[in-house]
Amino acid sequence: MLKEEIVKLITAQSDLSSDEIAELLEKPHVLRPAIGGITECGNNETKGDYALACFKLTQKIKKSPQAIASELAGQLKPAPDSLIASVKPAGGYINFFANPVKLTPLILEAIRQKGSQYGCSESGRGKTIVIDYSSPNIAKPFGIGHLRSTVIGHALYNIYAASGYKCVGLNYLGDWGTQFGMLIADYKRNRELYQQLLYKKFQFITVSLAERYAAYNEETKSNPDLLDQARLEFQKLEQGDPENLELWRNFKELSLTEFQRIYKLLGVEFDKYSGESEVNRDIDRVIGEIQRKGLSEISDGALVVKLEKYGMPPCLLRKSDGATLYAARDITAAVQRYETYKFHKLIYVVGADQKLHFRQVFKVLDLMGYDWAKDCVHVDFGLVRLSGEKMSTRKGQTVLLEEVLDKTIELSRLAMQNRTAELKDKVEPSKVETVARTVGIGAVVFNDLKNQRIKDVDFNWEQILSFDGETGPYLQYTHTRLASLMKKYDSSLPPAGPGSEYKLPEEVNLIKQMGDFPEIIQRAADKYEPSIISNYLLNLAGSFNRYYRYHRIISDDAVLTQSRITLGRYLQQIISQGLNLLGIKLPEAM
RNA sequence: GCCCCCGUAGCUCAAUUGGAUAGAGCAACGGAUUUCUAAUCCGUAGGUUGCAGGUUCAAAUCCUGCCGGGGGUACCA
Repeated sequence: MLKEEIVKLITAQSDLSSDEIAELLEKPHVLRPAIGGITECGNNETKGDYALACFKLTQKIKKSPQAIASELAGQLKPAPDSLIASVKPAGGYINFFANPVKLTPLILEAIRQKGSQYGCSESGRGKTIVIDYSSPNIAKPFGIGHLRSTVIGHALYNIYAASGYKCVGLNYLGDWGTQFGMLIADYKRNRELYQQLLYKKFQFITVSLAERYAAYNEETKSNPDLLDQARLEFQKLEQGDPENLELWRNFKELSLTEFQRIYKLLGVEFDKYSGESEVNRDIDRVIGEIQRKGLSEISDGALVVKLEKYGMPPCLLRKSDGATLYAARDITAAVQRYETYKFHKLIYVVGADQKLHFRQVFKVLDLMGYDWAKDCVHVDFGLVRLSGEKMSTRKGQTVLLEEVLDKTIELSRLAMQNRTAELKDKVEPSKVETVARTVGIGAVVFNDLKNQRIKDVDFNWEQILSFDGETGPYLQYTHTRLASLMKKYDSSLPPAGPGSEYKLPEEVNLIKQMGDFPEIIQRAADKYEPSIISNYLLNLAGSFNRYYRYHRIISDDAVLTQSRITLGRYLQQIISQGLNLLGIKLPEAM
């Protein structure tokens, strides 16, 4: 709102031509002063809430940027009741200072009015966004690597929903392909072993399956025949061989139950489970369409779409033995999804190692003449590495998610037990277990959402087991302190109206930060980047914790107490909303 | 070989997308609790933004070339 008023002021009062204004405002550089905690603002006092760089204008007006800034600043005289308190030149910049007495009530009123909808928008109304996330491979364990797709996708789902989109969360299971050929071939030479694994309710069933898969895969190196056998079995599966189909169903069902247990733990849900096997009914139709449109050819016995013109290797649809490849399945799935949802966007939350694959798939869709191909987005993320090496289920090298969760949950339980007697009774004994889970899981989820998606992460036990500083528990703790304040406050007093004054710079700064929330959600949505919200929350919580250390919220001064309680209540709400968007739950106390 | 990412404090990352003196957390060291939750807060130290050029009023950010790390590159997903 301050921004709009600045633009208005410049338009109305400067003697610049409309061109020149356009030039100036083309990209208004927004600078937020970093008012650091309790210390005096120091150097930052010279920086405004918004600043405008005048350098571009030197090409149109033959003057130094300093001269332009100071002349322009001289022309701008905000009205006494304006949100803008003052306009000051500084070097080649013009700084705009907000009038806190005007601005803060406006922000607080907006939060009050919108309540738990604060920051949400209607920009996506009537549009559907389909998000394909998590999408684990059946018969592979749910590793720490799979968590990224799951939590990033889940967060994006929430973020788009908050922007008014209708979201469809799709868990597209990797339940088809040569890996099943391997398992089936392995099963057939090793039946007794599998009887034990599959029918004795073994706890980590997919781990056992994964071990067999890795072992088989390893053996193919010394014995290439095994690879052929696996291909043969998969081919039979595609042709509907009853025994193979039955085996496949068993493998699938067993791992699915296990995945669902994990999703429940994480609080992640999907609107629809589908799988590669489900595209089978349309795959011949779509491959036929590609052929009819003259896009494909036979090369070395395989059916491919050549893409050299676009600087890519060929996209393989069918192996020389006739079995389909996953590019064909992904293309078919995209077609099905468009037919079903007429999506505004189709988002794939899949690791960066599949970049080329999606470029190929999207290009083929484009060549098929589908203009919605441009609405398909691969939201990629960096790989999780284990002591420098890529995790690979093919090599049987992963860290299991449940193993990580067990440790973080245990750690948060310990943190509660190790506290002073006085703090200990903050959490009722009967709730310790629930709180430990919420905090432990929150730590793991936040750890995966705090950095830009694209960064590779080296899995690090020390880091994930730290609950200090920029972590999920830090945010949960900040929220807990606020909640505790609200509980303590005798709410028989009416909440303070937005008219009350906030005199401390820390308070004004906090309110300004709260005012940024809607824009933050917007940016996170535009860039498919949950970490924008994570970083925002960390800054917001940091500002509060610094403030809270030095200022009492509840005091004898009733008016002051009301104002600060109001501030705290809204802050609590925003932190809660933010964590909600990230898919992180809040403990009642901790 | 070719293509695509990444390189910022000892470690993990920010930097409002080309703007003012590059900021946080962790780890280290020192401090704060008769006071609303110390899973908190304050302070100290830590930088030639991988290297070299270029573009311009201005570069961590853009362009070129190196160096280092990672990923992908025809019948795995």
